[in-house]
Amino acid sequence: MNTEREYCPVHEAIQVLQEKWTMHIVRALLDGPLGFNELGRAVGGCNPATLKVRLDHLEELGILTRTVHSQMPPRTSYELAPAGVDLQHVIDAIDGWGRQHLDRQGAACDEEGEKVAVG
Amino acid sequence: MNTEREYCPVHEAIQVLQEKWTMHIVRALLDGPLGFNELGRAVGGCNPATLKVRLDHLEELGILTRTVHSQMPPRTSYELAPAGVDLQHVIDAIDGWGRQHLDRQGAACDEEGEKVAVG
DNA sequence: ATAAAGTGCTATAATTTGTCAAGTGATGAA
DNA sequence: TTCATCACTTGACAAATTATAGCACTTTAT
Repeated sequence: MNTEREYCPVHEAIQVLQEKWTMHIVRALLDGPLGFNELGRAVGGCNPATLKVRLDHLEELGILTRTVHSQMPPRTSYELAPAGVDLQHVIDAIDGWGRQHLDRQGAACDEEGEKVAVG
Repeated sequence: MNTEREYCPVHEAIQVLQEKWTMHIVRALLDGPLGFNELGRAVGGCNPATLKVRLDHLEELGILTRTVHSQMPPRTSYELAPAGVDLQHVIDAIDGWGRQHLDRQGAACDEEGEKVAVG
């Protein structure tokens, strides 16, 4: 569907970000590098199969980097590349919108250094 | 997956926006109200079944409004509600990021009145 | 009048995508 | 030894998205 009408960076960006889990992954990684399973838990329970696909795609796009620390006892970490760090603005915008239009209670999950008074 | 850990507006917002076509729909509507088929074409060819589901969901969330102008010769228009208009910031952020990190050629689709000097 | 194309949808089936559960080979803790 | 963890892979399955067709009607062209 819509292979490439004229090439539009905004459209492309949306295509990337609307993939399931992608924004959650970026948001989790904004806080610092994580391992595979760690990341899966951080995003709210993404299954390994999908997570692998997303991670590969995001790495391909230069949004994150995969670093293998040890091979035999597998130990890897995923970290945002500069292009990924820049997504902070996008997440911030979503954050702002969400708080304004979706907030029903005292929000209880801040991960980017923004403290929220809950109690 | 992750039914409701603690309720987080950011997480919720991401859940809404990452649904396929949602951001495209918002972006198209940011330019002004559109009809059903018109909108389907504007977002790049979403099929009516999915479009209907998205539109219903977005209406439920108060992001857009559906106005029926005439019933028998069907004529309807979808327009962003205030909560939807506020998503402009999110789209802008994505726009900025996309141009910075995804732009490979002179972009050919600006729909929000923001002219970009490419050369 | 007839045909073709457009309106906003809905129904059905097929494909794509995402999910779960389990397994792999290696290490560390008990 | 057995369980748990790590980073995945595999295969069966469910859910989401898709194409295609159609409805009841208007508009435009012929």
